[in-house]
Amino acid sequence: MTTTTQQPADASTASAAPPVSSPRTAKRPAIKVQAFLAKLSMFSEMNDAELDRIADGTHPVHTEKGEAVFNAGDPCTGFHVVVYGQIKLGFTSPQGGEKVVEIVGAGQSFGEALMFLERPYIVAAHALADSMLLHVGRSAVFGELTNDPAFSRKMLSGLSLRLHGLVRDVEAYSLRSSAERVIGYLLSAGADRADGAAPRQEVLLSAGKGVLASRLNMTPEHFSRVLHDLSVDGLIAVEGKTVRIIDIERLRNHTA
Amino acid sequence: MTTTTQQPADASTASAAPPVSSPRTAKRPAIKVQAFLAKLSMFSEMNDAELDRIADGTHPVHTEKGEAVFNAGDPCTGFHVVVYGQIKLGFTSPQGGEKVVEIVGAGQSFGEALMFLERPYIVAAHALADSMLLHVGRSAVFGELTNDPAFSRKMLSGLSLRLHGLVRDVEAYSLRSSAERVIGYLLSAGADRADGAAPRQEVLLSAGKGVLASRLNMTPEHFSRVLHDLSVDGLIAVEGKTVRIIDIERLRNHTA
DNA sequence: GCACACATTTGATGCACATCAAGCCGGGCG
DNA sequence: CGCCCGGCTTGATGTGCATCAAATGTGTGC
Repeated sequence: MTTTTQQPADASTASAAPPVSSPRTAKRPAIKVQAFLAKLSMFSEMNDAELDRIADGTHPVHTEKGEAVFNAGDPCTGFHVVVYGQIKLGFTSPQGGEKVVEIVGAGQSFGEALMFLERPYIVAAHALADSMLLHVGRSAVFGELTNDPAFSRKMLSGLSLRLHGLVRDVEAYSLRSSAERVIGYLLSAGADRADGAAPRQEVLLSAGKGVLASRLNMTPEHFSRVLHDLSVDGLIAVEGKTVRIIDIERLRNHTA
Repeated sequence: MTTTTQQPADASTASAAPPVSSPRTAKRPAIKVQAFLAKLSMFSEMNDAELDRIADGTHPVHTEKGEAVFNAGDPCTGFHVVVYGQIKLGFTSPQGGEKVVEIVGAGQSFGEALMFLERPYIVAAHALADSMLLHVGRSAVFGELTNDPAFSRKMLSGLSLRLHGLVRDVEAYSLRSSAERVIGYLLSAGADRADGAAPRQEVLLSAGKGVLASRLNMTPEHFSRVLHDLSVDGLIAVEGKTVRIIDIERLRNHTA
């Protein structure tokens, strides 16, 4: 979650919200789009006229589980925001390997950097669940940038946050062991929604273990073994997709 | 070079230019600063008044070889531009290991993202050679951002470019072998200054081999061995800090 | 409720790269 | 000129993690 724009409070609860009903299919329910966009921190300071113009530059994209939103090499004409569902961004090596760079959930966005660079995508985006996205066209964004410094600032913050997250990832890949990466993920996923003081004891894995393993730069097999080892040591307990953190203190200090 | 703002034509020639003479030390030679900034793509479209305001927000920083510009945890009050010299950005793990994230040369800048986030640094910056930097204060930048959309655009491009470079790094670390990373570095370093059609045959290593090795996520020993193996295969010839590329075609197709 | 496909686990083995430990080599300085 | 010191190389050995292979769960559609 570190590398993607943080989501507004209500969209953050889960990775997937049920599809909103589309009452009259003939015309896109414009109000809904503006309302959704307004909740994103990126657009949160916009007035109605601005939001209308941005909304005009969007179009909805539905993607079923397993389908691609775009592939590496495709031209980039804007960026995407996840309305509901879950998207994975990843590379595919010619030799068949895959590396998941980021997992993007509801309320988060991706593809801004390529939009600014006006270059084709270097990663592919695939839906991990049936998803709905909003595609925000480049020209709409550029139009608002020229006359809304606050929006520019938000975009700069968003990109900076992502850069920061990626640098942290590089650090983790470079000088942390795989077990440490797993622990880091569990702790940050648990701390995610720290309303209260203490981080949560129960962590729901945000995606399939294979996908998470790739995100953490390891094989599914190894990921499974690490989880097993941590269980044996009494630090966590794994029950399907939920991990109960038993001894958070020892988990933090764990090295090996 | 992929992850840092590209430099203007004349500053790009080498990583280190001889120090400019400072004729009257009493007052900073203001003209020089504006002239230097104007050559950076980031500020290239600014008018004189803007450049003056930015220049007012800068102060020079001299750092001798081996010294730190800042350390992880230090507060970030702006970003840095390299006037001459060479800076390495890197993590230090508590266990003593180091990972170089980026090597920054003359005309390049670093630290913008942290400036926007108003967070302390997560990497340290050390001089690889006696260097002079300009520190550009946050408030000067923010001031211009509010009334210069073109500048905002430049900043967004710069950050996007760096993000793009980091993503490419992550790809390389994740699904390329160390030999492939070395080859990639040699090719891109050789292609750097592709005035003519063909990339250069002679590559001057931009830093000590130990530093490069860390940048490429490997040990100096292993880096040395990879270079040796490529030499034995007749793909390159290593002479001190210069590498002659003998068979660029085979180098490109090399796998193992 | 069964069956099939797919995700996850478990085990055996292999390899890429790190680590440890000497040698080597150039170059700055007394 | 020779000494020493830091950067680089070379060799021997170790290990974290991948790979390959198979068994076991788990969910989903019929």
